[in-house]
Amino acid sequence: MSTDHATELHHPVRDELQLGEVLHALSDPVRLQIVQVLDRADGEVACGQFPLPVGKSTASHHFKVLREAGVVHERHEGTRRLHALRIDDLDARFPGLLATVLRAAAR
Amino acid sequence: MSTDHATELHHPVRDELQLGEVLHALSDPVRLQIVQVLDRADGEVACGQFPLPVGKSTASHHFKVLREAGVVHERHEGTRRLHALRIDDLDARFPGLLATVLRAAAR
DNA sequence: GGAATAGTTCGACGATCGTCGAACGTTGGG
DNA sequence: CCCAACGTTCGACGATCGTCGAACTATTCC
Repeated sequence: MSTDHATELHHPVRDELQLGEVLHALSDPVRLQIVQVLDRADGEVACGQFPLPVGKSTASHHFKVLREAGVVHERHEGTRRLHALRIDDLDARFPGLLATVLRAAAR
Repeated sequence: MSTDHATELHHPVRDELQLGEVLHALSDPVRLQIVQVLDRADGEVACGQFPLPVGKSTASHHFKVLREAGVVHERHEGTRRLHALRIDDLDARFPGLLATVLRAAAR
């Protein structure tokens, strides 16, 4: 059986996205790294897929920050949590912001 | 008499600018407000010119953060400190970043 | 020289942050 | 049913943050 658990995690809706929160979420090196991987993956990635330099509890914390800032969407699938960038919503609120940051981070 | 005091304050050079520091500097509402005023002013503005919701010591602190992140340039003129956005340097390191953030903040 | 102007520096404070490890769910497979 | 896999939650910790007021510095003007 599989119920939809995606709505159980509070994701802010598009209009609630705050620039300050997004910038703060992106200002941490670990979280920026996560966002970069997510961008390259161009799809959904599980937490374990990331070669992060921190323990799992810390990683879990960072994913929560990204989710609550509205940067990523999180979905439950079995024991894994799949994450994806909310590019559409971010681009609607802050056009070009994520792309610009990713390009800046890539160099 | 007037010596050049501009070099006494440590401004990071263009190549030293760190994306994380810049994003963190811009993630604070007061600092974002300063940057917005600076952008609209299109030139140099003294600290006192800003209608900030904080005391002068706090304002001084925020200007320091912006300066050390490389977002603004500070220059001494008499008793005043004149500030200006380092758009050229920022655009060289992180093309379009400041403009995108400012456009996002404007809405 | 003295007063006024414009900011900085210096603790201090409570709040938030990033990190960890241990314990706790939850799901899927033998 | 039990165990392994995958993450979350829960303190706890030291570090950083944003804020303030008081004292200080530097410059200008009378």
